[in-house]
Amino acid sequence: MPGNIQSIERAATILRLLSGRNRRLGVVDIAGEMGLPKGTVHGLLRTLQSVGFVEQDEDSGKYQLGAALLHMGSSYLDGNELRTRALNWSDSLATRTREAVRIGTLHEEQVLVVHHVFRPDDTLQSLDVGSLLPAHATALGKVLLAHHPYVASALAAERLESYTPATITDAARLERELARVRAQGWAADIGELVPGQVSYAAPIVDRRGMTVGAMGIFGPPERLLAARQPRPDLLAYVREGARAVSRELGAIPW
Amino acid sequence: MPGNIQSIERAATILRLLSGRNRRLGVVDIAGEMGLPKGTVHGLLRTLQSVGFVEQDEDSGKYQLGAALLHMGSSYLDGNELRTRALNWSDSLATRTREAVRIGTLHEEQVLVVHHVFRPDDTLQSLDVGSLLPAHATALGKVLLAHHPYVASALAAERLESYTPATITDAARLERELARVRAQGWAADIGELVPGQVSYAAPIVDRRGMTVGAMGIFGPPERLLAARQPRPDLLAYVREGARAVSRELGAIPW
DNA sequence: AGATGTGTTCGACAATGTCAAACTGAGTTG
DNA sequence: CAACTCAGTTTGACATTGTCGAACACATCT
Repeated sequence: MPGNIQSIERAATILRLLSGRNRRLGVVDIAGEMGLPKGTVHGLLRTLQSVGFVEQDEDSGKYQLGAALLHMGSSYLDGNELRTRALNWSDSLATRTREAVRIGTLHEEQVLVVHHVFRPDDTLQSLDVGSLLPAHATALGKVLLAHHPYVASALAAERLESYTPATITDAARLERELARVRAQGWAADIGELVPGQVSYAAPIVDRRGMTVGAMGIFGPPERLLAARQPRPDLLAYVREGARAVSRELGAIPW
Repeated sequence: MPGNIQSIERAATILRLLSGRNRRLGVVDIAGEMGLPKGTVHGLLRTLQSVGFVEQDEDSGKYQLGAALLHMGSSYLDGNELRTRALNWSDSLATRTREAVRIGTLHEEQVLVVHHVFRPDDTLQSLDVGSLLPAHATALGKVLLAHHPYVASALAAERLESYTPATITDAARLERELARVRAQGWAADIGELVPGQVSYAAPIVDRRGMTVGAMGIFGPPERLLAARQPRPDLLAYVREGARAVSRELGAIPW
């Protein structure tokens, strides 16, 4: 592809840096990270600030993400067909299973959470729409990887980070797991990302037959497991829900 | 300020267009709107697509916002000090009042919702974090405008849009209302944005004494009004909550 | 004071992105 | 079914545009 606009790519790199680990960075930090002169970085930041994508902390002079991004993120959600079509079904899944529901899609080899329904009780829960979860350590991610072999192999080529003793870190083992997911039509994660947290998920397919997302539930093993295995009743709810959303998206009604 | 980077400003304009009314636009739509040749717009879009800020619908060829923005929006929230410090207090305000709580800040003459706690019951509610509310027709907005006279006069110079018969559309009347808000330290909106919806709010002040946000509750008049006036008990909770957050932000503990 | 660390400004240079015109392909229309 | 229209896309010459590195201003340490 000939001719991508340099300054926009650089601006995007800056925003990505600012949305990473350290959300406050100075001009020199960014310049160092990108290998650019600080004058150049300053110009980019000044423009990003004038359009509201970046804000400068008055005390420290450091830069952080700006408020305009929040509104754009929520606008993205409004236009996202997957989420819009899934709204009703995810609510009903949460009600039926009495667990929290998440819908995710693949983004840069990770799972981007596009919808989250709280577990229907009064306990405090934090919303993780917009979060990026590791694909190889979540049920949502396994479902998505299973149907995106190219992404899966790209991910497996890197080091699979370990989060708990149960995390799959071996590429070959991941490949076998994904084959099983493909065959059975659902995935489970038993404490592979967070100890004492279990999740299941099933694929959401669009009108072209592409797996465009995954929907699933997560919660503690006491409620989600029976004899160390996923509970068939809950699993059925999850699979039915995902199938319903797929139908809504125009997939062949099967 | 000499030298803002043209292509970044243009890219931001495109994103703003895509986050507006029509979330799917074609190259010619955008080019027409911006008064640029379509080749130029195409180049900008191609770059925005390669960095994930924009996606292209395969069927229609039209462009829409991209998933990267969702993650950046949520990263913005994580780094937002106002929201972080307000988390606990907003929860407790929702519990005490048994109503939904919103925290907002001023963004481009509108109220950007940075936090939202659902009303503590099981009814379905939709999250409006990231939404932009009109400032002159909400309690949050009035509180913010009252302490940002420059923004208030800029807003009043335009036409104040009417949403219900109760919306304040007269600049002079808005100014009087804001003076009262300043004097009494809180604001109310009685069906001025949505018929049958009432909201109150109080200011959140930072360590420099600047009003950086507002926190308030909203709900139906049956619960929020007594004799057509804000209920003193609920109002006191709101004001105490906002004061607590202000203290948390380092405002002089008064 | 001096030294180092910020973020910021400046102006010359040429690399960079812009523009208009030409291209492609889908969908319509006579 | 060819001609037309409208979409998105590609192209290459041109000069506008953004880049760079050095100098600046202002802190905060030593």
